[in-house]
Amino acid sequence: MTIEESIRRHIEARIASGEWRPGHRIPFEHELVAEFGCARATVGKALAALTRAGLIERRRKAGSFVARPHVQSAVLAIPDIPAMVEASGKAYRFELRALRIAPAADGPPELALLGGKGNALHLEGLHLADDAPFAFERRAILLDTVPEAAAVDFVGESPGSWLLHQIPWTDAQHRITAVNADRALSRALDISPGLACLSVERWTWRAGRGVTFVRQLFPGDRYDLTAVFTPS
Amino acid sequence: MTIEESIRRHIEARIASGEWRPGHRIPFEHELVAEFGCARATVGKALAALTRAGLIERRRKAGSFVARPHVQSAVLAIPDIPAMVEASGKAYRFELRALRIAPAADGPPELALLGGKGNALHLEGLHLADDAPFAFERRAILLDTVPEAAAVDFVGESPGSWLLHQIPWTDAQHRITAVNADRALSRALDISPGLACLSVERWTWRAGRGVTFVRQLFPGDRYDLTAVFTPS
DNA sequence: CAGTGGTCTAGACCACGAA
DNA sequence: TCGTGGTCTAGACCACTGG
Repeated sequence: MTIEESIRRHIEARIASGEWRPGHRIPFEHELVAEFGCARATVGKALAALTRAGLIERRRKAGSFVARPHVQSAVLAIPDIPAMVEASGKAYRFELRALRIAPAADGPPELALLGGKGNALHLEGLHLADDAPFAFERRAILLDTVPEAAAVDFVGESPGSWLLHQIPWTDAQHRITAVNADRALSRALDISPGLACLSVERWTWRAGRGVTFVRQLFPGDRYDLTAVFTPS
Repeated sequence: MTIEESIRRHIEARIASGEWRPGHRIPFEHELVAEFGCARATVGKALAALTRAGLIERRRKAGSFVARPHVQSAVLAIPDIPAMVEASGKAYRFELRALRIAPAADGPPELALLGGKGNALHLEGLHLADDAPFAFERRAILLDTVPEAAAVDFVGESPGSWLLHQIPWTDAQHRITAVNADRALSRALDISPGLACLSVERWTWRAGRGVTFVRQLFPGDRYDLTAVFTPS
């Protein structure tokens, strides 16, 4: 247990118990220095961590205050599909359904967000768990940014995994919605038409240049996303 | 631009450009100290931030390395519904549909995760935007933890907002799924039966004690969640 | 065993912003 | 104005762990 950690816990406990309500001014740094008998940098590190966690807000000259619980935000884990399938003890396989090279402008409108101008590799495929459909994926990879994708054989290998190992992304944006399975999707996933599916769309950039846009569709009854918020 | 920030950017740029691939050993702290002519604590702060962002991994005696891009994780914003409605310029209203006090054990099975034993306030209601249904919500509030909830008049006020201002939570867990609207839901939201809806479930604790479990259902075509990942 | 990162100290200067 | 937090320095000790 570091000193920093004990300072953090000390404050967290008072906030959690309700002893210090939102808006309450917590002790000044120099008071905590006196209370814990440590250097100011150590107190500062603890308070910085609490600030990052959203538990307190700090204002120069005024002090540090218990934050009013703001808009919920949480850390969402979006595992890649092969890892997810294998974690459940099943055999993963990717089945390529379609592949073509065409101008990015010919792709879905969502591609525009990536800002790509040249050609893109458009592909469709199915993620299988023990040979049963697990998710359907439609993806575009901008060949301006990832020219080597044109030469890759995606039969068997998930394009997401290949990209992940090839092009570390630096920015990503996700959009999560619910959609009814249309006829094509219900056939691909072997589910009844109209079944609610979770749609996860992801835009990926590296150093400001668009890399890929993908839309993955999961049967609503076979998949869910979980997110956890815990301070510090 | 602080020194810490310039060190971070220096390293981020090299990772983003692909110059330093995953697994590459970045300079030792003492080398960066020499390069930037600053104190070791400053370099340490920059590298700690990069570690938190998941861009590098650090091992004692071995050094710091560019992280292999791991399982995707993102920060998901889950705004509370009144704020969301008002942000879109519409008038918010909450319509209470049902309310009863009963043992927590009589509630949905998900309630068990909260670990509550005594009575709970069970309520159902509708979030309205300009008097049009926006989301349906079913909630249980553990009266052991929040006894004052029994006396509140939730007509007009969102119970989520009331709780947020009353009981700052310290831990929360979310589950996001897609479901088809059943008959009751389609009537409540005024949508066609079977329409795909986004279900957001949230468990909330304060200092280890369960506070509330809520399930909110949004028509899939009127709502989506977005999540953003950006390093540092 | 030797060198790394993890933590800490006891100072310092400064910008901001509440009073 | 002047106290606060934000940032930084130049040291120190230590636990861990790779070679």
